[in-house]
Amino acid sequence: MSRNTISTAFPSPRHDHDACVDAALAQAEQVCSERGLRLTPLRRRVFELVWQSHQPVTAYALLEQLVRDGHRAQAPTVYRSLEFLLECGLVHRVESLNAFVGCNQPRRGHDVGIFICRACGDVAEISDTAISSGIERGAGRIGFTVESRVVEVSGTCRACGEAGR
Amino acid sequence: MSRNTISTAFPSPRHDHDACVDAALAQAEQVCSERGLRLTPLRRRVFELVWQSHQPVTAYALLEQLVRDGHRAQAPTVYRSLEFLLECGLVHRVESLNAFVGCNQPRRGHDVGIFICRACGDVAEISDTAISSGIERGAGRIGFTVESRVVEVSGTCRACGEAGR
DNA sequence: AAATGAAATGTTATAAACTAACATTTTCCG
DNA sequence: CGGAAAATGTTAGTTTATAACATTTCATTT
Repeated sequence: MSRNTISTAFPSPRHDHDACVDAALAQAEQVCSERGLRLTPLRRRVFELVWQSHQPVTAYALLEQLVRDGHRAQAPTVYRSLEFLLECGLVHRVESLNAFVGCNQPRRGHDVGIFICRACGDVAEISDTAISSGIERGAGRIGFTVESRVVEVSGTCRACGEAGR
Repeated sequence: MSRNTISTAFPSPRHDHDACVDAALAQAEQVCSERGLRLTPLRRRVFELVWQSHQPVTAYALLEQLVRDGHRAQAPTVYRSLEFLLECGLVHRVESLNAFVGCNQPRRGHDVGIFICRACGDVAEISDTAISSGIERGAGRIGFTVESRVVEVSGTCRACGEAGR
């Protein structure tokens, strides 16, 4: 039931990011309550921190921020929250960066592609049937059963491309 | 100029792996000599070790093997050889495993997908226009210029699927 | 063959990313 | 309330990767 979607792809630097975060939080609350999962204050805070930008953040950067908050956290604290958020589909792990980024469509299947701009560091998340069907086709050719996919594309976003010239 | 190719996808456990390695080495020699690059004994040895199976190997596993060889290597030695081999396109880095696997089509562009069997650990490398064109299409929708792609698919290979039932 | 400069490798040390294991606290529910 | 389960705290460790500098090897010119 996947459709092609673009979610908050490379938003302008002037977009209202607070609203962006609020929307994400509201979604997270709802996803969790629908599924009977607990978005505890810690998890909620980690989620907020992940959402502080549209760029992937490392676990240790999150940890630093928690500590700056006054929270005496250690690595496992962060990793556990991230694990929870990953399971809920509220964040993605960016394998090629060892970092994490907020997910803007936690309701859909996670057959997404992540586009990473090398210039500004922002990422866009795209669900495109052409990508998933391409993967399925490739899998079909070798009798492979797909369970999960990592699609991460690096390059230049439109704004940075235009700025570059 | 990419075509759809399957290279040594999930070879039978009975395939002649020595011949497999020999072929890879011959290719490597040729790729390097064509480009005036030096496949030194160390690099050659690392390449061989990567090719000891069709499964991704970690840098530290390679290091251990070098040490077992009697070579008194340290981590940077391995990482430098891997870096060279990656640049030549002779190996791939598997981001989702922090590991490395031999590439069987070093001549083609590296728009490949890596299929990883969770059951046996083997990987297949596939070049499929449907995947790359899907990515290009997604990129086009947001004005993104693609420079490199990571496509890694986890699941079950044919043999393991059949064995499973 | 020696001189030289670049490339490759050796070596030491450290950074960054992640997890296991057990203790404590909080929350849920009967 | 009391007990079990879930979440978080805490300590200590492993795995993965790189920075920085020393030494060696190699290719070329002389």
